[in-house]
Amino acid sequence: MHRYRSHTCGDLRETQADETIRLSGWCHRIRDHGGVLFIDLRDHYGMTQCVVDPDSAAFPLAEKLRSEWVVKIDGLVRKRPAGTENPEMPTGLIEVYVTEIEVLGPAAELPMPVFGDVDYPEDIRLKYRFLDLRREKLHKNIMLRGKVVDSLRRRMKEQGFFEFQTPILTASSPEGARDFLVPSRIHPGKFYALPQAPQQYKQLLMMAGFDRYFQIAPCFRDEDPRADRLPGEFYQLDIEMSFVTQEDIFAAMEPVIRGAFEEFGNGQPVTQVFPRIPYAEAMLKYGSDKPDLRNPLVIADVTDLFGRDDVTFNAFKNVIKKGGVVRAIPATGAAAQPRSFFDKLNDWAKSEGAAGLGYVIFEGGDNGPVGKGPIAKFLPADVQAAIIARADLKAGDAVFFACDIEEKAAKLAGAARLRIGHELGLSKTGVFELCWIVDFPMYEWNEDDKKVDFSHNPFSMPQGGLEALQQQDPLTIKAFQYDIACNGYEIASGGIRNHRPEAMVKAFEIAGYGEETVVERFGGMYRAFQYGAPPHGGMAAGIDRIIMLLAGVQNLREISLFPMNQKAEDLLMGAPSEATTKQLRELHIRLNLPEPK
RNA sequence: GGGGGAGUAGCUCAGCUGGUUAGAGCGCCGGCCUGUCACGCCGGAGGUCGCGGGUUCGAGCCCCGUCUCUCUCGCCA
Repeated sequence: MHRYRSHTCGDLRETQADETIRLSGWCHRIRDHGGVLFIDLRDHYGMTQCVVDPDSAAFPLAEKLRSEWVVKIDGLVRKRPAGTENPEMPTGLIEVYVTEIEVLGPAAELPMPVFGDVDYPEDIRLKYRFLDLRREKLHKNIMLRGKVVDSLRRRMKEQGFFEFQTPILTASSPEGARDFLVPSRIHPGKFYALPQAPQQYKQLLMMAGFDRYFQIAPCFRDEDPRADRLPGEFYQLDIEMSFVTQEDIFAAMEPVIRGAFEEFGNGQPVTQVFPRIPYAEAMLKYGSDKPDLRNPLVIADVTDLFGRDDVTFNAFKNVIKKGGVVRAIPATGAAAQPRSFFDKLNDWAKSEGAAGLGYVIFEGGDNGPVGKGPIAKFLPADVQAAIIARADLKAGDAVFFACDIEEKAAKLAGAARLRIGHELGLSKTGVFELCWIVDFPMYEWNEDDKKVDFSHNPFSMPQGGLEALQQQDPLTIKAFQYDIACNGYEIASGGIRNHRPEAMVKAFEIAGYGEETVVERFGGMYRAFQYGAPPHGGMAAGIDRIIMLLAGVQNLREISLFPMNQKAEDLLMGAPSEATTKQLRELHIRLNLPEPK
């Protein structure tokens, strides 16, 4: 007999009845009836009911066991007495009559239970992550994560991609998020940075002729966390390919992403052909570059209607005169909603920093729908008809208006669209709606610094190449730059890279960086571009977010083994922690701490 | 860094208009219980009502300050 177990806690069935066996595991739940005592013994593989009664030599010890003690039990498998079978459990037809118990690892009183599904505060869950991970839900999510990663690897390898490891200690890169820095002992005053992504390395691999790269790559960014953004580190399925156009990347990636969703989505429908939505269209129709297509509402532009001379709604007109726009968000069936529905949305808009959300309710009239509500009287019948046509409305619907400068109006309309869809229960559930967002702008205007900035990725190839950079208004140049969105989350992002040094220099020049900056900051890559660079491109998919969607949870901490909390602290390991004086001295670092408050 | 919400037993929460000794469920400890699987029954321990100040005859409750947690915006090429 093996020292610890002959079977796992998920193994035993009726066929093993009358066998003498040995199990080891955790005491999940103990039910002591005085004369007979049940222990649900749990391990990674399952749970088995063990029974002890006073006839057993193990009885005195069994009475002392508590939740989560780790024990080894010897016993006899037997069919459960008729009527006591538990069809909910895979092992529910049998039980183990215990003859001997050995305590392998007693447990102190638990700060949080493993049994049951009781919500516990996240700081306790993180501090005792090992207990939380024993729980069925988290345990299952982590196993799902492993399976998804396996599947992604297999799908990439099947397409001829090869997995590479790139350095973790690298150089700080300008642009992008804040870097995590690692001080150099050997080079006083110098620092390594943890990679925000293996972006330059994967491009260098293409210059090195490897043709098809992928990696399950850890990425490090020192930015403030969100529910859909882990603090500190996260993983990407990172890929890069040589001699490809955007179409080749789509053809390579779409089946991988779709396949993973189909394989692990519990049969939920998955978009078969990802629609391609230009960035500008997404911002207009959905007010977002990561639209949730489960929501059927489509935003429409009605600026020209509110700008007409016979429309006298000055609150909007004044904004339009200053270059603002008006976006109409349909609210299907909302005419039946109480007044509070409209007031609440308006209050919400104000809390978001907007002036408010105008609205019109359309009720059935003799000659078609008739507008009601505070601003309806400013809108002549033919304008109302035009709004109805443009926002796809009918009697019984309502429409909200967001009016501001284009960027803000689009954002507010997008948020309102989600809120209205949610409140009215219009969105589909139980589906994965995926799409490509394409034609991202190469640059955007930075109002704070009054300059042109890269809007997405400085390494992207502008559509039109060097010529476009030389001749076009930078703010009208589109890039070969694309995302994949799923149910309102950005789950992947990529681009065709700018592999011509002269175009790269020009691209950076437009954003205000001279050639010397390019040489200094991207020296390795810039050098590589001089010596035969193949056209190449790729993308990176957020593995954590994909698994979050597949697991059906709202928070990345539910699918990560040892996540940090919202303040980027690891409560289990106690990171970050102070360094010793000796460590600091070796690193040539003197602390300059903020005044304690 | 800005905004919203919340801090009462180990956990989840109740606590009325400011009024006697601050409660419940779960968990924990003890007792009883031979077929449970959220076992049941009886009993017990466990509280600086986040902290500091104020108003009041009297504060868990009202006011001011502060700390912590949480969501959100900024940020995220």
